[in-house]
Amino acid sequence: MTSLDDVARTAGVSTATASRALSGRGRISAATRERVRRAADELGYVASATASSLASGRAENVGVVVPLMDRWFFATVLDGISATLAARGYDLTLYNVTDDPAQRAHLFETSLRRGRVDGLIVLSILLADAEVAHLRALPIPVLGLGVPRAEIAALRVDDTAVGRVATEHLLALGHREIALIGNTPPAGADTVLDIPTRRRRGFEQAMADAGLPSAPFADADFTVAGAQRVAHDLLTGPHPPTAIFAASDEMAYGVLAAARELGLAVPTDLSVIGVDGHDLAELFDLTTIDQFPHTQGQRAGEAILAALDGTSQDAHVLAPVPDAPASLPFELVVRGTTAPPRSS
Amino acid sequence: MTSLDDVARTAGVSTATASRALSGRGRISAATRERVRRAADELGYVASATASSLASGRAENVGVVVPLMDRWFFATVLDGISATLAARGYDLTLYNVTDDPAQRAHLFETSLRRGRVDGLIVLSILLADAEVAHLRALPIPVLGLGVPRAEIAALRVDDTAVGRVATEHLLALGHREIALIGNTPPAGADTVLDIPTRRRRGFEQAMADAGLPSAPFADADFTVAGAQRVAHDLLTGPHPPTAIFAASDEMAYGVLAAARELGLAVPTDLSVIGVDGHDLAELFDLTTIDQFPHTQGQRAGEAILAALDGTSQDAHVLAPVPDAPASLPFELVVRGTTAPPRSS
DNA sequence: CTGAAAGCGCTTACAG
DNA sequence: CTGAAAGCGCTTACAG
Repeated sequence: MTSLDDVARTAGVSTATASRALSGRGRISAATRERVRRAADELGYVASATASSLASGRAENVGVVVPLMDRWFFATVLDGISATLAARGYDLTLYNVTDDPAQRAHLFETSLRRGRVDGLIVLSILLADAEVAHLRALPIPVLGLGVPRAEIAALRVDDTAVGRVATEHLLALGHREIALIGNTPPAGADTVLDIPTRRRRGFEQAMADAGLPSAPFADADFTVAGAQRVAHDLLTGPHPPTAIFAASDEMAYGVLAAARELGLAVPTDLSVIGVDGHDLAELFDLTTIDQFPHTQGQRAGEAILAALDGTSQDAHVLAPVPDAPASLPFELVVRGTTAPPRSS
Repeated sequence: MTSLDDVARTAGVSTATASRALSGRGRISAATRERVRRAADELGYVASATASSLASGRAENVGVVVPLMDRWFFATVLDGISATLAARGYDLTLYNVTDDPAQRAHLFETSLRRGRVDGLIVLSILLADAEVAHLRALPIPVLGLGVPRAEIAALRVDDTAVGRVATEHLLALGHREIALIGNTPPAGADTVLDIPTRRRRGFEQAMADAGLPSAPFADADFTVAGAQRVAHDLLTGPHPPTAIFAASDEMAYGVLAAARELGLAVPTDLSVIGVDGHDLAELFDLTTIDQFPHTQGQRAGEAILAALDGTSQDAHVLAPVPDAPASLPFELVVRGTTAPPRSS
């Protein structure tokens, strides 16, 4: 590998000057800069990332902590982050959190503290107190995306509003027997910012506002199969709903599968609405609340870069602000799985 | 941040000894090792990745070059790689290749050459000659996964066999009017190892072996919508097939959508088979050839780690072998979208 | 604008 | 088994 010294030598300047010419930091004459650049090109020189990081303290690398990479939502967010970072010349290192306690401990106690990254984006995971403490102790900007912890600065969707809008869509169509399939966080978890909990809250508010104090809820695990089971039970139970609000598109697919299994026509016998804006939602003709995950990734990428530049406009990206507005957009997309109930 | 010097000082040893105690390299007395470890724990010391990389030449980091991160197949492979690397304490940096020439040039000419990673896994992308040359010039092990270039050592599925098995399944059911929806690589590309081309070859061989010299082919782009359009045309054309073999599960979904659109019952009026083993294939009750993408990721992760350890069993992981066997497993999974044709 | 020198925080021959 | 010293390949005050 050719080193900066080689470049300096062939350009006839000192290593310091070569460094300045190539990095663009510090004053340098146009002629010298040209000469050095030419030498670098000729030799095919590329600066060593590790040497440069060690010397400058800048790694030009952002870490992303992500659960379940193979889940469409996270993969899409990741793609948005990656595109934004790459455009600015930053690398992205991936930290995959699993449910394995030993793996998590190693991640938070060691991997993240090795100084490989200049900043960190944490995608929506439930964090233990000790994990939050580790993140806060990191000497770099940390930005959450949908992270349900007020102690971590984060970008968020107003999920209470999401729950409300989805429910109001069904109410406006005339539905009264509406059930939510969502997810209950583990006992003891901080639920104030928990996404499924907020969607449920929006659902309950909308139902109450419509004079429907009962807001039937069923617990699933954000998988197709889990939602399918739960929907089956709801639809064959004593009070089958005429509409189901699923807290994710993949769970909505499970509901569609259950309906098909039971010979129920959608939307004639059952209306279904999801949340996410999944890839295949159009194929399923699924009504959903799109939350633009790719854009979420871009926004997170831009925010962390701004924090690294010190040009952050949003104070709450650097320091957590409990009441920071949930600023990420969402939008109701009406398709063919929702319609007025049969009776009306 | 506390440094190794701090640890050495509180343990009462030299920095060199502290380094040895913590890394496990070089001989050291058990007592000293214990003392140093205790000091490190106490101070919450974690070695700087960049300093350690620069000094040792080992980055403990593997790069993964991936197109289309939001595609289920790649996301799943990535998850398999990540799990394998994490278990060995390796980090993973992600290099997303797009179609943008400037971005690609920067990736191959600069990013990958910055010395941030010890090894590289390249997921199935079409590579230009110059890009192949850049990869080969890298001073680190490079392993392809489904990469259609003999010059790059790679793990592969026997995609000709995949095409054959899928087709033979349809033939065995009694179908004679079978069409393939696949993908034609750009003109001039090396097609010997091209995955869609090999699947097509297997299809054509199986058809010919069955005495059916005509093997109708339609070109799509591996998306649901693209396959849906193409399938619509096939099914409303002069010679509508009784079975369609789609070269990916997502394209198979498009075929299912087209059938639904046209009021064709699956499998009564039309049989459909895909390839991949997609997440939602079970939901769609789709017959497919599972190629275990998560396992592919694990295998690739293990292979690159073996290459880094110098313990690689497979010679072709270190140096490309043109006739290296395609050793990755696949399996026909028969579900409800395939059945005998109406006429038989 | 340019150079000599120190330093980033580790690892590793080399001696002992 | 342990330590002193050099070195990994850059960047950046500090002088000039």
